[in-house]
Amino acid sequence: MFTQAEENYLKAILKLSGKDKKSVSTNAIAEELQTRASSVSDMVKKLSEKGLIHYIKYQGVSLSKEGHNLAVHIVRKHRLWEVFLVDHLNFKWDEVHDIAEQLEHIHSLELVNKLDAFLNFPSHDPHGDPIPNAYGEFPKSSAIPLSDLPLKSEACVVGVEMDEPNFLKYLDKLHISIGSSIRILDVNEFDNSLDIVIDGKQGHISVDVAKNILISVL
Amino acid sequence: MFTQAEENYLKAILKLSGKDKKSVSTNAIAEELQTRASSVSDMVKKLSEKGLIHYIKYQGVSLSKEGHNLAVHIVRKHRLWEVFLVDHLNFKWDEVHDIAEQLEHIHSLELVNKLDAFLNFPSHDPHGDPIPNAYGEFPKSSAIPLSDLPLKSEACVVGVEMDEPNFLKYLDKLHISIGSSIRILDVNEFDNSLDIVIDGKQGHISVDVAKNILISVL
DNA sequence: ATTTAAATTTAGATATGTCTAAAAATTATT
DNA sequence: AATAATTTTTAGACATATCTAAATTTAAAT
Repeated sequence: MFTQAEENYLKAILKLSGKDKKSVSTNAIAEELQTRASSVSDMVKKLSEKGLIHYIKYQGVSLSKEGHNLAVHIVRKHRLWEVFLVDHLNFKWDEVHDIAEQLEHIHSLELVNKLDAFLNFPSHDPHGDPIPNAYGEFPKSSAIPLSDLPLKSEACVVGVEMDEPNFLKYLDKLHISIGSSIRILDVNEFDNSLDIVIDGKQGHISVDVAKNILISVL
Repeated sequence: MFTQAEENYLKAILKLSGKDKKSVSTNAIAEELQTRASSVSDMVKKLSEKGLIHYIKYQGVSLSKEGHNLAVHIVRKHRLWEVFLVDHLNFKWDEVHDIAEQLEHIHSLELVNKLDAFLNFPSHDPHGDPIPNAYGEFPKSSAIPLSDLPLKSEACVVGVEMDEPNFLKYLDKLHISIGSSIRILDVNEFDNSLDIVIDGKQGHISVDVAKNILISVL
């Protein structure tokens, strides 16, 4: 069994290593977990001794097979709980992150799988993030950031890249939610901001917002 | 915010102080939490400094108003989660204790109250234990141990005094569950064991079992 | 009322996870 | 290639929560 601290490190490393599973630096982990590089050094040594990560001094870390599986399992739990909180307890999508952050550390394989079944094996969480199945396999997706959508193409919002409540509440205000139809009318060269159409109504957003909205081209 | 260790101590003290809120000894807490008296001494000092308990050296402890409220809140969470696990995730009543033991430490008042509403404000958990409401009030009950039921009187099983899986599975085997109708045919003077009738069928149990079955006389 | 036994507390140690400050290694710059 | 800047690691400290062993207090027994 692993501690919450250990699990949080594994999750951070999984997130930072990205799809190409690149090696992650001590500083990046410290930034992600809002802690000090020296603390990361200590923990990374421990995780390495436990065989959860590959670690060569001064060269960054990457997840071992076991560490990867564990990290994916924690992500699975986090996202399943988010679905429960939004779909069954009527939380808003900007309210569930901190609670799921706690629930993801509950240890019981049976609980996770029964929860998964209760929720009807959802493929995505309330933010559009893919939920790995019991075998750790992610549903594949062709989602791209809205900022990469060609002008005039019709697309559908399928997720967000950021869970910060302020960002999510801003999207609510713009009436952008998962499932919204979206189209880029124009890109303003001055600040790269976008004139868009969401579900038929016109709007305007910054590139930073567009980068954090995931869409699927129709 | 309090640590899991602190919360576990408060819960243990609440349980041990009973209805008459009697003072609890260091040793009793150590026994309940499967730890050492010296560890209890340390923790009790800390809880006292935080104002959660009243503590005079060598004289045992009792919960303060705040400590009592907190302990009751943890019990509330524990029992609500047990209802969720049994009623919605199809766990058996002997499987939920350890998971609820973890879930009770999730911090979110909103979560507890939304869960309560989702479950339809249950008054008792799967073991028949009363669930305090959002104000910390327990539903009152007239339950007594089966061992106190007069001969021949008809009664209804409303709960158990023990959560140990082995005990609960034994009750399953005897087809004794909450809601069963029960009657004592005879008490055997030799070992105080009981000849009983459960839902019409005859059976035989020890006093120790009878002491841990709660019934309500019809 | 002593003595004995039991319960409780203190002292000192250990493990986890964090921190600051300093040292060491790596990377970037001139 | 040598120096500067950055990153990373180590050393030493601290807080939490636990332990063993010894000391102290209370309760029980003679």
